[in-house]
Amino acid sequence: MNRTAAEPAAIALPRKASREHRRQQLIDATIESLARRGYAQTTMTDVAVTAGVSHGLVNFHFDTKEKLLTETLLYLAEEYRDNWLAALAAAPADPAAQLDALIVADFNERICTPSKLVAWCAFWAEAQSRPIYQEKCGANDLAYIRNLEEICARLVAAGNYRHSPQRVARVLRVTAEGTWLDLLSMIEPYSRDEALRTVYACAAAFFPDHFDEAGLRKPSVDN
Amino acid sequence: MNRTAAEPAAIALPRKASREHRRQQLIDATIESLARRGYAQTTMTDVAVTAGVSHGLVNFHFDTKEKLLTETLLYLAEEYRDNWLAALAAAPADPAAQLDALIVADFNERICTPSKLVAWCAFWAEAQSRPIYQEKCGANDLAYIRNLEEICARLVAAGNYRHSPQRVARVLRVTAEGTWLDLLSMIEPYSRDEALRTVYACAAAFFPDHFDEAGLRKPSVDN
DNA sequence: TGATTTTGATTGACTTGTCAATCAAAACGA
DNA sequence: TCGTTTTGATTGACAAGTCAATCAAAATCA
Repeated sequence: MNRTAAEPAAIALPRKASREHRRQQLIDATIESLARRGYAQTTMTDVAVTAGVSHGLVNFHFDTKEKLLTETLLYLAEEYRDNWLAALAAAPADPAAQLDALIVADFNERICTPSKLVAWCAFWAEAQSRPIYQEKCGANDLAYIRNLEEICARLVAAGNYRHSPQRVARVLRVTAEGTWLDLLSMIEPYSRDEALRTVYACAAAFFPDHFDEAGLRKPSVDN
Repeated sequence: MNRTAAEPAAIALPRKASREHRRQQLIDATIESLARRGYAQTTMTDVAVTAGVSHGLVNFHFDTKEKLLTETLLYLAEEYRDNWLAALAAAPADPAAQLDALIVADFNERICTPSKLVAWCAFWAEAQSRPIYQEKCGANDLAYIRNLEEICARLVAAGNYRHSPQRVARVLRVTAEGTWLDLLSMIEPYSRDEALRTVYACAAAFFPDHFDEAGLRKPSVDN
């Protein structure tokens, strides 16, 4: 009622946090709320409280709940994409190293957090009934799939393996996705590191000269 | 699927059968609604309309929405469990045949329908915030995991493979789960048969003497 | 057998609560 | 000052759950 005198140690949310910053803050709150309360129970008020602002503000920045959720998925998809693109760019050009980079990228600590896994899963489930979600959901990142297939093809050729590159690519991809799901479903969750070793075991089964269960073999065979 | 909204002329079932039949009918409607509208948009009225009855009846049979959804998950979990148990029982005792049976069972046409996949995914996402769901969700069917590990251990021993049975079991399990997810996420979905071949490719990579991409090798090597 | 009572299934109007969205006013920065 | 950001009371829509009334099948009786 009175002039906002007593603000108890409000952890300085600068009022004029830049527009972008506030939007990001609300998106983060949405992810957290999706994880904590589930898709069905996530309300605008809930998101606002998590972000420490009033609910009216969420509508001010995102107009509708629908848009808030869509933007959140968009953010996750972009973050995921940026992550693997950067990993590929930073890795040596040989196919084994590139494959290794893609695998490691999936279990990056920024990407593979419990909250984000749950959020992804919520969107996957919802995607069936919402075309807007569908095209942004993981398995439809065509560029990713193409890259992975290309890398597998080069690795198959380089190592004289006899697999179908496309099928190997799909197995590796669904193994990583399945491991994500496993990480979030398990009552007693295992570490990201153990998850990574699971995918490496799969890579090692297909490309024994280039991978073992600990990851990329050090002495590269084909150079 | 049941049109005939106006004059159902339903074959009058005896009371007891009718009760069970109606409950099952409502559970089926719930799965369908979850798939068609998503978890968040699935209302009691929606389920009732799908089943062709009034919404009051849903409450009569299930008391609360919560209970309806829990019972639906329970039904899915039981159906899944019965399916792999039956498959194991019907298969020859040797480990390769048992593993083959488990793999095929996952892509059974009763289990692996688009609607049921979406429903599973919805429950996975929701499970994080609902302990009741969590314990019934796929990755926590301990009996299944134990069986799969045991079979892998026997197959590793029989074939003189050098893998860790537990890790192979996990890879096979998450590959199957990931393929499920892939089936429902893909804009251009592939067939159950192609899905099956994907998992076979994984099995073949680990157990090349016993599996190839088409499935279980006919002439058993170790007898 | 036919007439009756009892039980259980089903309906749809109603109550109650929740939530997205709106809006006027306040706070703030330039 | 003016424009932007933020608040919180309010609105209106909608969904879950309740309940009295209806109806049909089953049980009981004559």
